[in-house]
Amino acid sequence: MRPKQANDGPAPRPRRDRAATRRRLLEAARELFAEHGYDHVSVRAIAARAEANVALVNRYFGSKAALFGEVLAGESALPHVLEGEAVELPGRLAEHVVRLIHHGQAGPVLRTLDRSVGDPQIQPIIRRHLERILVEPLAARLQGPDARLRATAAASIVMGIGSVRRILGLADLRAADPEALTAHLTAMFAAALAPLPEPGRDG
Amino acid sequence: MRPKQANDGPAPRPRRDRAATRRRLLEAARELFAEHGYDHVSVRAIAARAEANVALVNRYFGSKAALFGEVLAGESALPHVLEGEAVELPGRLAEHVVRLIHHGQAGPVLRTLDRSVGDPQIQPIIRRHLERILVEPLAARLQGPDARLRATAAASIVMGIGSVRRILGLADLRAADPEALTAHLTAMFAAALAPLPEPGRDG
Amino acid sequence: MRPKQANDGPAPRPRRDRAATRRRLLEAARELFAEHGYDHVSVRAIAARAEANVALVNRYFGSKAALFGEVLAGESALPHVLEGEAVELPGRLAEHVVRLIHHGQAGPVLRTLDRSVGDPQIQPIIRRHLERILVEPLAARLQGPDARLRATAAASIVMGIGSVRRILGLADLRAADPEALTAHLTAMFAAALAPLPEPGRDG
Amino acid sequence: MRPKQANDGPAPRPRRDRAATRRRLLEAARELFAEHGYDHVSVRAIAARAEANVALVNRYFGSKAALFGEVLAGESALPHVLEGEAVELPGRLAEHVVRLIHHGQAGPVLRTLDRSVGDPQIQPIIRRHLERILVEPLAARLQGPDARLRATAAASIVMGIGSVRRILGLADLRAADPEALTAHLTAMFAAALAPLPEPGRDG
DNA sequence: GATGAATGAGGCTTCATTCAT
DNA sequence: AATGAATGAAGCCTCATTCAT
Repeated sequence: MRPKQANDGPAPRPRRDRAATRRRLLEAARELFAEHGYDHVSVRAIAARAEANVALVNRYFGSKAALFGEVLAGESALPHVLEGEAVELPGRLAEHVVRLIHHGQAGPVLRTLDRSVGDPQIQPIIRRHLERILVEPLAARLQGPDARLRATAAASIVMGIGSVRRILGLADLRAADPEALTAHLTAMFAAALAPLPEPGRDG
Repeated sequence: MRPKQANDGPAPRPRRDRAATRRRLLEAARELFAEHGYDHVSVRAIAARAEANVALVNRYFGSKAALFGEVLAGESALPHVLEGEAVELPGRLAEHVVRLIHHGQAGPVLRTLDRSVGDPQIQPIIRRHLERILVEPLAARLQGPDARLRATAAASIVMGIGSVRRILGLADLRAADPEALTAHLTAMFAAALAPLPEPGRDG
Repeated sequence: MRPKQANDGPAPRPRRDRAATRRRLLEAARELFAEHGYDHVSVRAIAARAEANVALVNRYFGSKAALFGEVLAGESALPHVLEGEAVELPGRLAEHVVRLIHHGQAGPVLRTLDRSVGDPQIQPIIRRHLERILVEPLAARLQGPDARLRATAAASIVMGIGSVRRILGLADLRAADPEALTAHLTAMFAAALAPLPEPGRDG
Repeated sequence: MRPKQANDGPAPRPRRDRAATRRRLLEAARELFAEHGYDHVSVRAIAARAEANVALVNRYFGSKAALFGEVLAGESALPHVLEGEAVELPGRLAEHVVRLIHHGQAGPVLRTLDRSVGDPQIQPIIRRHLERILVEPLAARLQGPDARLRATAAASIVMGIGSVRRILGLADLRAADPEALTAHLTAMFAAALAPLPEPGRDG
């Protein structure tokens, strides 16, 4: 009956804890942005989910867009995937994608990018983070020329699969045999990351 | 004295021509959606560009979302690309993408998808059209099993490159030699469209 | 019981009349700005007084600030005062001020300037209008050099008396004999509008 | 690690010094009110400038408006000007104004009045202080009848010049020869402070 | 049938103040 | 006594849509 704060919630959270409130807001934003994209999430919704006052979003983060930036900055887009040898990258990218398809959702960052990718308001933020957490780490692990271009190609596959999966649903993707799908995607990523053929030879 | 619409403008278009007005609205919507995405285009902007009354959007199309659907239904996402032999598909897809990068923009449908892909309001519409104009035509040209899955993989690349290109800009992509890039993309599309390996053999 | 629109109001105004609604909004703004100053008037208050929807303020005028500008542009600050011979200007300015003190309020423009003079948000608007409706017309009627400076001096008296009268109330000013007060103010305005002494003679 | 307040800052001011904190708040308010006017200064800005806690504004002064009152009460509006013989008052007022125009800004009190003169929230406060620090001291130095009225007239010039100068800028005023301008303003103040003509003689 | 005025909801942000710590 | 987190209201503006003309 008391509209706020159930008595028996998990650990009746301490009021007046700036750090904790900030954390709750950030977490709420992470979830909502991942689910609905940047501009279909209102700051009121974020505050409500965090059980905090709306004004605190602005007090703590400055603006909705800055909060969005902090969400993106918070974690890696592809945790544990970009580490290791370049030769194993295609396989690990593929495994990551398949894991997402079969065992739950993409990480919040990837889903957020996915959902918000078309929004011109936050284009600079998206761009910065896409570079920093996807293209640059990938490129850093590639040998040879055109590293950035090849990293961009792989990033395109990641982003594209994310979008398409979300739009079309998981049915088709899940229907495939996981191992076969992994092999297929490995081939795609390998093609994306392969060195470009030398130009001008037979053009 | 007549504040609007001088009588003697160029080609004094007939007032009260339902079909023509409808067409102009559709064309205006096509252009604006392609440039700004679904929900950063207001119906007022559409009506203004079409020099038509705002309320006609609703009268003719029912709603903004329905108008969006009609825009998508209007034309192919990849004109002239999906025709021809399956074996040539990777090359033609790659050429199409490279052409877009080097000579102007994507077609309106693709740009519209690109811009609006994250918007939950129109998810069903996007889904329906993505199937109809991208996945199904592609799948129809593929031999063997998993046609839909392989088509989806190629569609993912198309969509992903669109998103990434718009976010990161064209600099990197344009820096590459066009023919080498075409070859690279051809390999990526070929990998996407290739038959899946038979599962369970060496897993 | 119908929350809006009493049955017996004066001339049950026609609904759906853009020009009339616009006029009502402008008039409401004129009154409220004159009474409370620019930023203590909310667009909601203006709309409420005009019995119109809030959004119409923005639709018709673009913004609150633009509406404010239109209010200022609407009428002269000193109607019928700035016309006539320069030699009579001090007297007419004084008579105008005394008239205001004894028979009602200043015109809305002057009161609006008065109230809003300290607001940095609309400084450019205030400046433009103060120039256009007060300083320039005055200067145009002055002979000799320093016309603008002398006009500014007279304008300062007008503005200053407005402010002080509003702050301190009318009691003191009304206690004085109107004719004596007029003569006094005439002398002040004459001093303000008089040519400056030639400089550098005995400096 | 300590995000705030390094231990070794310049003059590690004692925390918990009520009197000093109060003083700093007052000084910060003085400066900010003078520059931006009453209601474009937030209590947060005052507290930040004073490096004090926001809530102390309310604790020490009761409210923002009361703090504003205390600022006005703090010092004379026209220091060193209102002292001396009545016959010299016009000249000293003029010199003061010209000094302000040519060598820097008005004192904080005058600028504060200037900026905040239109704000109805603090009208009573403004009124009280305008009387106490401007009109009454002036009137006290005048001989003859109508002292208050004449003082009010002079105060109007001071206030009006302040407003106009801030709105229109200093260009025109500074273009004039300082001595000629002083003489001009002296004449204006003399007219304002002169005894009123006896009424009823030739009306 | 067509027009466009009007609507009501919702968007983000900022503020002075209160209250638990 | 002092802190600063939290509050609730209010600010302007934009939008898709409806309805009287």
